Amino acid sequence: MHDLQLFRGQLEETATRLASRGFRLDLEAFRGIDRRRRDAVTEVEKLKAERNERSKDIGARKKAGEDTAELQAQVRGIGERIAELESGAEGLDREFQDLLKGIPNLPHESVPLGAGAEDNVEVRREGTPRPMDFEAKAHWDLGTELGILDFERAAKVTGARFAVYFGLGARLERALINFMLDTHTAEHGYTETLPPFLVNSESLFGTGQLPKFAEDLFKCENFDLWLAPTAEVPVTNLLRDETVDTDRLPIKLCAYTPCFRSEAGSHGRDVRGIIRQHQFQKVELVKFAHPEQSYAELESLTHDAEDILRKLGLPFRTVALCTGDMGFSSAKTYDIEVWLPGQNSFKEISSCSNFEAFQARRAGIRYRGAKKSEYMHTLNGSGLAVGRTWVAVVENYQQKDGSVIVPGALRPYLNAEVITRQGVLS
RNA sequence: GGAGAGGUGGCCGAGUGGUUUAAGGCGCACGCUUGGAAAGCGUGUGUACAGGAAACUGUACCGAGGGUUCGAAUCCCUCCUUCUCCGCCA
Repeated sequence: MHDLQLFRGQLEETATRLASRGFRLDLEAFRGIDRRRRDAVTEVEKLKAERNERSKDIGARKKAGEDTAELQAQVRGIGERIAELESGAEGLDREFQDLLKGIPNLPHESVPLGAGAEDNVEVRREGTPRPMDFEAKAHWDLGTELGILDFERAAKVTGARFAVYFGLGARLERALINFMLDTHTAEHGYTETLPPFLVNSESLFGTGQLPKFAEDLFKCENFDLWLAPTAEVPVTNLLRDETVDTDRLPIKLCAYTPCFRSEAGSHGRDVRGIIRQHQFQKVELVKFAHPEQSYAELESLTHDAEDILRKLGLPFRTVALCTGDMGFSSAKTYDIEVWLPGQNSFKEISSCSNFEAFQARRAGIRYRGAKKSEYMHTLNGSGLAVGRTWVAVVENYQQKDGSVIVPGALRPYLNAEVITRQGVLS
């Protein structure tokens, strides 16, 4: 959410910057409703001031033993007038707030201009794909043939876009989680956090998923609880409505959680394999930073996420998302894309964003500034999406016979050097 | 699930219908005092919105939402949450 004063003060410039990310702000409508709302509020407040004053007078007169029946009747009339006007004022205010809540964040000046993914800018590329003297298979074939991955039984138990892992397949997922958490805590200075996997509406509003993107989420019936679509939601909201001393910044947390997404609107995309599932595992990096430091923190956070791929020997590239391709709440985003030989392309495996004060303002996350408390900046990034890392390991380290070499960094966790056919249920 | 007790500013804590403009304390900031510091003394110390060039003023906020009243931190209702005991449970 935006700072109303700032927003109003630089309306034209703001509209231009929003247009660069494809959002059209209707200036006429904005000014109109803002004006009407302020007029209505002013009128109601005037009446309330009068009522307060006269009520106080009644109190004083009663104490002096006077008869105040007539005065009370007059003030009751004011009260009725207030009730009439107030509902109108509240309606206008709600309308205005809804308009404001629906406006995406402003892109940082360093974000490349563009309309869609084709305008994103590659900022670096590391690692080279392992040479293969055979045709690379996709993970869905490798996984099912190895007996470590099963889509049909998952569909029976739950439905489409779910998977079951067996044996070393399941263990590989767990190994990756532990490897990522160990690396981020021991080497990158993050504090391990295990948050709830269900979150309430207020938390989802704080990080920006609600009210606009409810259809992307799973909701519990009869409860104000939703399955978290990313650990960003529970972890960022840990500091909701709190004010933190400046010298404690930056606060760096990492968390493993399952993530649940309805994937409404992505029918037909990534239908095969585990690239796009309703449930996936993720290790998330979250930072709370001083506004002056947040862009340096974004660079290091992105580097921390890339580090997992470096250690696993997986080729990747990092792209700066253009204005038209960024998420609703983000001011700047880097996507990290890993090389997948089975698809012969790079695939997003992490998205690292600086939200500046956009989430902090919605969630009331502050630090104690020089004079008064100010909104801090929040950042987060996947470090990494575990399911997609699983895919990357399996596809990049596959051998001609269909087995998978375990990268050195994972061997202590997996207790195996190569994944061969398990054949437990198939 | 049952019974009981709570939720008040950055923190502690008073406050059961009307100068509460939320007492008092701690903390913090500034000033006085001091060779310097501490102590002491004094002043100030929330958020949001509205009005105003500004100083400043108004409105709302005492867990949340409704209600009663001329007037609600205070009375009533619903919900959330914390603690204690009991029951159930991994």
